[in-house]
Amino acid sequence: MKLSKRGEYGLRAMIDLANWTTESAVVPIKDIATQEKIPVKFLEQILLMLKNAGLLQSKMGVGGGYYLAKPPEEITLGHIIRVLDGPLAPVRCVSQMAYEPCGCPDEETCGLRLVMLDVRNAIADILDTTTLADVIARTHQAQNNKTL
Amino acid sequence: MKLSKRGEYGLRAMIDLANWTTESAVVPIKDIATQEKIPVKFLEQILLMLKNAGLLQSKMGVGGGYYLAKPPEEITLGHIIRVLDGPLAPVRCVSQMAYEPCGCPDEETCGLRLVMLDVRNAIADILDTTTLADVIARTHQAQNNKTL
DNA sequence: TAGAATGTCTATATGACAAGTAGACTTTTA
DNA sequence: TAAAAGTCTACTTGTCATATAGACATTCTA
Repeated sequence: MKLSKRGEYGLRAMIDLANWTTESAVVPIKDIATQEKIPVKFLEQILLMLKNAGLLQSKMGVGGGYYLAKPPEEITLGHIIRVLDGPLAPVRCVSQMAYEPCGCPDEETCGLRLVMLDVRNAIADILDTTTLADVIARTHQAQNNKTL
Repeated sequence: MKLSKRGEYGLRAMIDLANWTTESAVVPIKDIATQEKIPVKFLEQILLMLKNAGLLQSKMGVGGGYYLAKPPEEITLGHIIRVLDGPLAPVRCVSQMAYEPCGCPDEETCGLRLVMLDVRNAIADILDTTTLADVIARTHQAQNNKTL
């Protein structure tokens, strides 16, 4: 039930980019890697995957870098995780994006499957409705609460 | 975010055992393996882990086998999964049973962490309140709905 | 127009872990 | 005492996570 490093790094990088986006800047990989303490070459691959998935855009050459393809309000954590880590579902037979039969005699009446479907939905309900903007808002909110 | 085969097999085996428990029987590994189509030697290890965790008891020798250490109403899916697959939390910095710092500058105000905490809680709320008895009940319920 | 700064792409290394297999050993019963 | 069961440890095999390396393409600027 664990998020991979790739997934975690990708999320952190996207949040980082969302913070820069307010100034509509283009951010080089190196800067993100330094900021988030991620191996540069690993981050390269991650950002490339996110670009190929249409979540990022990039500019080559001097002064180039990455930037969000859409405003932070329109990018969900669920989307990012699915690109980097695959389906959210704990078992394939309840996955929306990558269904596979699990071999139990009757999926329709399998109690375990029904519970796992609840789990999948609980996860997806959170991750598919939480955007990068929401994450940033929660961070600021927590910071304010702390200083009170 | 995926359950391992070990976890899935273990859950299915426990549910199987819970079904036999009504007759307070002792079930040999081979029978469970056949029923659930699980490799016998693999299932051996799984049941042993569950026994060492106190969820199963066993009887050696002819006529021996496994049986639940507690009634099905008292065994949660969360407990089984933790034994076989480790923590439920998607990242360790929100794990109750296996916390580890994640290296972000301030965990208390990390928005990503707060979201992941929600996810962990959503998963745990389901898995730690759903028992083997609940799974069996849902199966029966689904079967009844089907024949209506 | 050269060269430095950037992203792009593919290949490779390494270690951990999942999933499964093997076999010797112990206990119990008939 | 032999057969049927669980116990324990080691091993195999393949896949995947987590990187690392290096050649290449593009863009800017001096």
